[in-house]
Amino acid sequence: MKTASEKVVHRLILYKKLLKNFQSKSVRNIFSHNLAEHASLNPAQIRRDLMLVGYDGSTVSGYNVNDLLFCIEKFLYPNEIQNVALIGLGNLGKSILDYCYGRHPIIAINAIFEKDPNKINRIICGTRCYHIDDLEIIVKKNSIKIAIIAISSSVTETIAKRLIECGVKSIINYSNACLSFPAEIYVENRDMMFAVEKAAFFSKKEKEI
Amino acid sequence: MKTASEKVVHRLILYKKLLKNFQSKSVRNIFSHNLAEHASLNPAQIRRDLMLVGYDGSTVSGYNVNDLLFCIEKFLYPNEIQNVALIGLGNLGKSILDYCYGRHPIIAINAIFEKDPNKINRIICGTRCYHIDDLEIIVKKNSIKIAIIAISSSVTETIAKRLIECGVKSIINYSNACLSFPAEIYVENRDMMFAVEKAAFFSKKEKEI
DNA sequence: ACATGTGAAAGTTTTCACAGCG
DNA sequence: CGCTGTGAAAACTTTCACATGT
Repeated sequence: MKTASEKVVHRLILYKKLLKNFQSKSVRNIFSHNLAEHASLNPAQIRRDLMLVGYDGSTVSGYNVNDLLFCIEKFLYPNEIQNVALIGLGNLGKSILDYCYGRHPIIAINAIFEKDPNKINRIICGTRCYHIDDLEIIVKKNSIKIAIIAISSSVTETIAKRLIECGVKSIINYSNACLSFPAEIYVENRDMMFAVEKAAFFSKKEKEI
Repeated sequence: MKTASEKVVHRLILYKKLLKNFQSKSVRNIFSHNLAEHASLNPAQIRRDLMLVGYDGSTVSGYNVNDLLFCIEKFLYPNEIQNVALIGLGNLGKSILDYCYGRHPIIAINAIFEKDPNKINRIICGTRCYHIDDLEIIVKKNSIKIAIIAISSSVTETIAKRLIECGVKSIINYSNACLSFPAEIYVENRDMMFAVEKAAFFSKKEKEI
């Protein structure tokens, strides 16, 4: 099967988002240079990326927005519904829940885990909050393959191990901990300080001559 | 001056984090393969990255943790204190504030902007919350060059324009909006749905044969 | 004309592999 | 020895440029 690098997948998700915008503005057709402008990319790159999803544009009217969207989604989305576990319902957990709620037709947060007794068994954004001790049962029962870790770093490693133990294949880690795992697990470390430090580094950059 | 790509900068920040961990465990010296293991990278890459920061290890004892840290920090950090503006004090804004608080010796969130009157003039994590109308005054007064946008998408574009107008050079955008700006502005779009969609895509991936 | 799809070139990043050193 | 620093190769990514189609 065709492989796609993380970069290409990222851009395809971006095109999907841009196309949805165009769709909502009733734009019917679009050219690679239109997408390129909005994505700050080279048109050739967009054409090359789109080769992957198997939809051919027309040299006259470019790409049909609806059809292209359909093909990108078909390429990106898994066949069945993807359940996601959220670990931690602090400020960050709440904002993630809120942000993801109703955003995606196939992927949805399906279970929240906490240790705070006040939060357990409450339903927030349609999602039940379970005790962290029930992690294994619920993750297995719902065939959860994706987890978002939104807790502080001290227990992150243990939780991540438990998640993988019961079948999770991808982890998005917002905690401060650096997780390293077998290569077949997809780990995205999103320590928020990194973005700020990078921004600081590149804000020094003066204009080239 | 030596240029560093975003990728290299990202890894240097990672090394710094790992080195701080080693430092706190009183580890004195470290080899490239130790760092490589913790960062899930190739030792040669680490050695090459470290060439940039101008600190030479010893073939016998590898790198001195303190000295290397010092050199990486010198390379990464700006000369003066970097003030950061946070736009939006919802759940996400609060979690970012909390997360960054006291984390960094040089970079700190220095001003929060909101439109909710209940939040204005309160001080959270040592940081004052201002009315969004005072953006220009405060950003200029504090020479703020970095902004974190943690509000919903509808007003993001306008706010980003205003920020750039008054001197901001780097923007970290957590909203749903796709911002595109002149090349000299560093923009990091961190739509949280992207991470989840990527995770979903790559969790499909089966083990290679 | 003008836009697509794509072979080939250019550019970037990663890894190999080895000289050289304590 | 077993490490570092690094030239050179390999791998990957982006861009150019053009044949082709309407």
